[in-house]
Amino acid sequence: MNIRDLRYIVALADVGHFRRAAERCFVNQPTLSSQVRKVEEELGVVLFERSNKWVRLTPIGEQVVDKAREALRILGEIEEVAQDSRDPNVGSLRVGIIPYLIPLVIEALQEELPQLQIVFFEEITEMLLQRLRGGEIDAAFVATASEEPSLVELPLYEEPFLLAVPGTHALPDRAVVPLETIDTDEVLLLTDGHCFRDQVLDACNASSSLRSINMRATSLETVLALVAAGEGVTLVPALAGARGAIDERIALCQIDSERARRAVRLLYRAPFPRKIAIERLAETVRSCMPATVRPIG
Amino acid sequence: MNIRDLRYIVALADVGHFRRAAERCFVNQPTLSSQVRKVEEELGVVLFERSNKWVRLTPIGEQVVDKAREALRILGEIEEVAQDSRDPNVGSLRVGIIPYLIPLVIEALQEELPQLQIVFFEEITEMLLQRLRGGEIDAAFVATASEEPSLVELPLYEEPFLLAVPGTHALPDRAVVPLETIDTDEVLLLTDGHCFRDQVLDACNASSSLRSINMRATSLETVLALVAAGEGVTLVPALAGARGAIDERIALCQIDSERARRAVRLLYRAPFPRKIAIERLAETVRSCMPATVRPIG
DNA sequence: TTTTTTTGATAGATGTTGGCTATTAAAAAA
DNA sequence: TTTTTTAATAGCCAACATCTATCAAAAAAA
Repeated sequence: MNIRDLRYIVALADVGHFRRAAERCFVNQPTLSSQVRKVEEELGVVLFERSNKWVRLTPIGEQVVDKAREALRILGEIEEVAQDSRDPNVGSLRVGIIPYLIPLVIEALQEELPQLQIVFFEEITEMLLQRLRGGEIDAAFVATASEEPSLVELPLYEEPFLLAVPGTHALPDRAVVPLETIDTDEVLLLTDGHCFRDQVLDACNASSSLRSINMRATSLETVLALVAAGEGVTLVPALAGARGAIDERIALCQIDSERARRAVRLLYRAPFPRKIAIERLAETVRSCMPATVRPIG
Repeated sequence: MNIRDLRYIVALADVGHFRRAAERCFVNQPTLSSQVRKVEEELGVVLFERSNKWVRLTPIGEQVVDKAREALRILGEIEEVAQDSRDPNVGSLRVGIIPYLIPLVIEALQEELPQLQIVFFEEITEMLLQRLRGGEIDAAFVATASEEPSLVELPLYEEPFLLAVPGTHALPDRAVVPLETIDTDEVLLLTDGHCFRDQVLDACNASSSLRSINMRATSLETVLALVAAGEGVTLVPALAGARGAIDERIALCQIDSERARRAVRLLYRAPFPRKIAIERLAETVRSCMPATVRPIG
């Protein structure tokens, strides 16, 4: 049986007339005739009572045609689902994101792609990659290179690090300091697992910080509170620091080094079908970045 | 799109493997590959993420496959409907029947064709024919010739008429009387429309009965009550009279005439598909007739 | 590394089938 | 009677589904 055949028997049931039913299906009468007969043979059941005067459904034919209608309705829904998803701007996307990126990104996306339903999953890079591989999310904003050939990487922007020091510190706000002046023993860090920790260590050319050994700060806010309290210094991503949400007792200094920055990218599985939607996502994020960061790609 | 294609994408979604999905569908891998691709092209949507390692549904693919499963379930139901109806003994049949036939017929049918659900419509012949033509019923037991070429007639049996007279009457029970001894003015009849009225008049060679002019008896029971009360005589079909349900004050006489009988038939529309079921119905009725009637056909 | 295995995609041949036109058969209408 | 209207049938052809054989890529094994 064929879906076309379902349409034939439904049309014939509707109009009760072979020639007219054939017209409605855009075929000619012998085609509809033979196909209806074929369906009846396949099912081993006579669906229609035929006479020169009229064509009428048999009791069984009525049941069959009812079911056929139902099936056609569902098949129509398949078309709809496809139709909807053909425009990449509409539909939903499950997107992973590392901490401290959401507020900035979320605004721009809601403005630029209001039709795209984005469900965010905020987690550390390791977890995001795992979910991405496992198909739990469709894309992920991260600040590390993917390393995996199965994941495609769309570069977004380069974000400098700022040095956060207590107001009591010798350095004034907005000062530009060379990287070397930072005392690595003074630097407070996040716990293991956070990519930002590794990036800071990398920028400072240090393998660990004495000050963070006995500390389990899992959020940047906690670290900054410690800085404000004069417990040490730290680095913050420019976009996290530039938002005026930083304690007034903290001075933010620019760091005069090409190494003190990180590249943020959007990752997705290479075979993921909605590349256009992902690309649009990336473009939107790139275009909304403030002057403090360098858009790339 | 084809129903086969629905099976393909469901199988592929199930096993996540082209070759194994193809095996499950009894085709080879390239066939399934190309057909799945064709479906994707038709819908304008990528349903599966492919890699050498795995095949996985896309979010849209998941929706589409869910719908496909639903559609296949309904199509399976079509098969079931057909399967059920292929055996003519099972299923349901809408059968019209003139009054005073049901009790006799119903018993035999329930015994012989227990799987056949028969819905009876008891009405006068005129109404039955109308419903039969209109497709409201599938067959009808009547006691008149069909006259219409579009209706097929299966002869069942010939049923003699008995003369019902009051016990006070000169004739003893079971007597055999010649037709001519019946005083047509004494005969009580049913109202117009009942075929039995016409048959009695026909048997008596009379165009009407004086006694029934001012009477509106719509049931044989009423007429027999009048007979028992000594108001007149009447004829009853043998099968209605032979059932011991007749008032004790009434004597039933046999009539010595070939004309005092009626032929009962089963009618159905010529193009009606379930001829076998109808034929079986007729055969069952014929075989259960008592010796008082002559089976024919 | 190289080789083997496993995966899905592609190419080309072939058989099936769905579609067409032309015609037939039957019945109803003129 | 002839004409019209209906569905069924026959025969041809194009489109399509399927097959085998092979390729290309990547993972696994040697």
